[in-house]
Amino acid sequence: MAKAPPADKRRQILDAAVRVFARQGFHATRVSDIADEAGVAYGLVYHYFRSKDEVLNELFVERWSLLLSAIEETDRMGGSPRAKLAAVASFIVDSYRHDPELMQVIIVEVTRAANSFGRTHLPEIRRAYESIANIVEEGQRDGTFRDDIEPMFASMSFYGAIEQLLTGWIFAVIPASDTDFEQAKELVVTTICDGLGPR
Amino acid sequence: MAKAPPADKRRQILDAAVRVFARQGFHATRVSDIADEAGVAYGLVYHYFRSKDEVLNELFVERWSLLLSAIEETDRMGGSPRAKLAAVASFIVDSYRHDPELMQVIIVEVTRAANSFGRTHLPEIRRAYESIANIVEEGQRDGTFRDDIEPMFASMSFYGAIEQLLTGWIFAVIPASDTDFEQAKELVVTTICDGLGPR
DNA sequence: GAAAGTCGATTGACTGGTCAATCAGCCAGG
DNA sequence: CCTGGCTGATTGACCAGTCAATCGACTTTC
Repeated sequence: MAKAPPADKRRQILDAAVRVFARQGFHATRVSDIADEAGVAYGLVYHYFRSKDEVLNELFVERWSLLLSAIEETDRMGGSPRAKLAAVASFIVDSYRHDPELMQVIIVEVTRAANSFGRTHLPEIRRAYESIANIVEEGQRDGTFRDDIEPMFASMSFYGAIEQLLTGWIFAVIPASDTDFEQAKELVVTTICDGLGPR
Repeated sequence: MAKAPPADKRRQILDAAVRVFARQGFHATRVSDIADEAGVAYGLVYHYFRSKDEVLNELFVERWSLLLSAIEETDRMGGSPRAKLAAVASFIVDSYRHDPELMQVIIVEVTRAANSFGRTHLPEIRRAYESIANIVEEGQRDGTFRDDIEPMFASMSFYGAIEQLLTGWIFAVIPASDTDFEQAKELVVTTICDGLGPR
């Protein structure tokens, strides 16, 4: 008889953590909440992770590395700078659509947490900004973007606009239908690119 | 003789709280840190505020109401939608330039803290988005902005771009000279408005 | 082939330290 | 001498992380 599936408790704990962090926020969740949600004993969390922090770190690193690869892969694939930015926006929005709770946790608890995890993961976060800035720079070199703007500034604006839209969805401040997601992707690219176009 | 200045301990506590919150983050600061920084007894904090939360709330409400008035006043004053957006961007950036620590605290601990104070103050935060959306809508009515974009989406992108630039300064990811501040204001307005212009 | 041994996974009661909030009283100015 | 701004030691709750014990699957030994 086939061995029973090992019920991968580690994964179970990570998935439960996403749900609980999204619901209550990192600071407000007790380790026992994670264990309960995962249907697992308290101590097991510490068997797989050194600390509560490490659970969040793991979630962030897992997801962010995907984002980084996606951006860098997009850049390597070629195409117009504008198309590249569109691909990046699309990837981020779709990440949210696919797993809103995970993206919420990453944005709220890491990316925007300047005093805790944000500082810890600054290098990786920064790398995303820089990759986007690279795309902008390429557009400036080939003349599709005006070249009197610091690429890093443009990158931050672009990324910030996207993140704020996600935040709007998280807070339910703006509507979140499939059309809205698609419209949002387009809005961001249109505003940034046409705004960057030579006069 | 004039009455000795009452040394306004309440103000002293608020100002100290800004510094400490900015340095360590809200969660990591103990009430005793605030008292020490203010040069005041521990208990006095509780004489003026019901709780540690209320200190942060007070800081936020004080500043945010200024921002709201500024936006709404700008709107009332007239001028092109583009000029209005420029004024809003300018006000926010200058707020940061004038008191970076306070703006850092407000952004990091409230505006972007979806799980704690962000939820509490959602109505006020939302009101800012809506005021900006109003300006966009006006531009759509008078034909300076394309009208196929949800004003609320444009507003979120605009505000998000600005906030991300502030975050860049907070994290020291992007340079922060006077020229940089001015350039940033312009960048945001240019990208958003020209991107919103009719094709 | 069964008894003993091994080892990682799993359990959950417990502890140590941290801090927000309280409160009983102090003191200076009127 | 009385009032209210002011003091700071104390308390009580809370919770991350520890640890000793159990489990169960698999191996070794006789």
